Amino acid sequence: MQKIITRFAPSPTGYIHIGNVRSAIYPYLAARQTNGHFILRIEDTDQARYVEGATDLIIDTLKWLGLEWDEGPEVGGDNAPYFQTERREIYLEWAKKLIEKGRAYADPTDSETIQKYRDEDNAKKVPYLYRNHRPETFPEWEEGMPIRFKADPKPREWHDEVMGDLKAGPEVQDDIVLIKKDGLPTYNFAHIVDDFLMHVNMVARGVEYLSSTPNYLALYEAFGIDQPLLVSLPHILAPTGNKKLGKRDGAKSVTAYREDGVLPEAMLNYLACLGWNDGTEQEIYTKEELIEKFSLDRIQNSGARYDEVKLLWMNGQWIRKIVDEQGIDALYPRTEGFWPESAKNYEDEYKKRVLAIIYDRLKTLSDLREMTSYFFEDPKFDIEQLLTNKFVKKFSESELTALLVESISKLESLKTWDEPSLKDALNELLASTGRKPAELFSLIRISVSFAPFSPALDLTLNVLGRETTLARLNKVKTALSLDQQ
RNA sequence: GGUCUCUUAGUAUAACGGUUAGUACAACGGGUUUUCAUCCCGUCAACGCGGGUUCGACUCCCGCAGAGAUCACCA
Repeated sequence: MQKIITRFAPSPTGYIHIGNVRSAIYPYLAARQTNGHFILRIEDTDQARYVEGATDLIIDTLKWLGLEWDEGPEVGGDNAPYFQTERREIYLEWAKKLIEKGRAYADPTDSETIQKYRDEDNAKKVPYLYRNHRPETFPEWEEGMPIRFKADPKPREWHDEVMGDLKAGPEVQDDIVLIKKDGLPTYNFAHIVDDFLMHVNMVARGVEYLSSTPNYLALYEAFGIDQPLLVSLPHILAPTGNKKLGKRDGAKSVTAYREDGVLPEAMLNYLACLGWNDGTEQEIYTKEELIEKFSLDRIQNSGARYDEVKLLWMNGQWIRKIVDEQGIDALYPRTEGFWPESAKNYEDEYKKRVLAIIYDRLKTLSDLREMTSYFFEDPKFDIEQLLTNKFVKKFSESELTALLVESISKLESLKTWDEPSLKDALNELLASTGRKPAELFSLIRISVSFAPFSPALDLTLNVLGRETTLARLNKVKTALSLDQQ
């Protein structure tokens, strides 16, 4: 298979969000699959939109997702530099080559005149094309003057790896600006030059570039260079409406999900499979499996709606997958920073025991904060919560007290405090009290946790320990006894 | 408006002329000694519309409709 040399070429205008990270993931997978090259190039030619620190955000996001690059910032490479502003001489040189060939020209027209052309055409209801207003003669280029391509409008056909065979007429091909007044290149020009010099043979980007493609084809032709494989990626749609997901829709940065306790494996899995599948019914893929099974021609050619619920489901799957395959010790280090404040003085071993009984109900790691607090601090004592429980409320307070007394006495008598003993003890209590599990267990469970839910009772009591369990049960018993007096 | 693209359940998708249109998330119901979750079982739910071609069309062709993209010295 041909080695894919491709790139992710973001503009440093802000964070990477769910809606635009696909154009990093799919090229990455294609490059890795073919033992090719994945390049990170920073397209910072728009000085007005440049955001300080955005490059670091981009780098951070790629690293978190595990999309390592072979060339680019931090790692360097044979085709450095990888910031376009550091390559401005190269673009100028290449633009001048086109001027020499008669395929580009320095344009002296000022912006007011250009606007006048546009207004006139709009008034006449004819499509505005700058080439219809192309100056008769061109001046020598000098600094501060834009350079425009001299279009060669004609019917063009090409193949897109996702969209299939496409064609466009001459009416969309124009004298596009190659070098701006500020001496920096436009995206339209810079990416052509860079991709060629960096030996890129596959270009993946959003579908919004589809209508510019004929102009790019004209540039490849003018330079006499081979066009790369073209890959148009449909948009990811916002949860509501039909617009592509963007920051205006509140699209969170990819790394914001890291703080929410989403695993990068789950994020990569979800995003890769949003608009792509391998034709089987597999849902959970490791990065390695994605690399192996990825194929451009199975990318969906319509937009896909972002569904955070499914992402969270997938994250839960991944949390369980890690524990099932590698054990709790593999998950535990990932939980740092997600525990309740009160857990900070507890030993790792204790927190691991908590994690081991709670992990299968986590959707995100940050659920730990809400779900485990009663393992680290006494829960807020709320007798009403106990008395209004749908099973507990069937009993009078004296009945409850009696049940608690019997339970406490049974648990106190245990020689060993471990899971099997607790399980036996609880079963014996069911038999001796004649109560249903729902009734007895709800009473004990709520008394020790005051939480809306908890793991199985024997597991919970085992981790809480004898002392804590009995203390909390006694506290409830006392409260109920006082009530009755 | 011109040009281009897209269209299977609420969502993501499978199907590459012949299936009771499959799967997953969500929703709803049930099961696994309480709860929440996991896991298991089940229910609901889709081929945008209209013409062709064909013995037969989600699949091929042509219209239409709807949606999206683009028409910058932004990328």
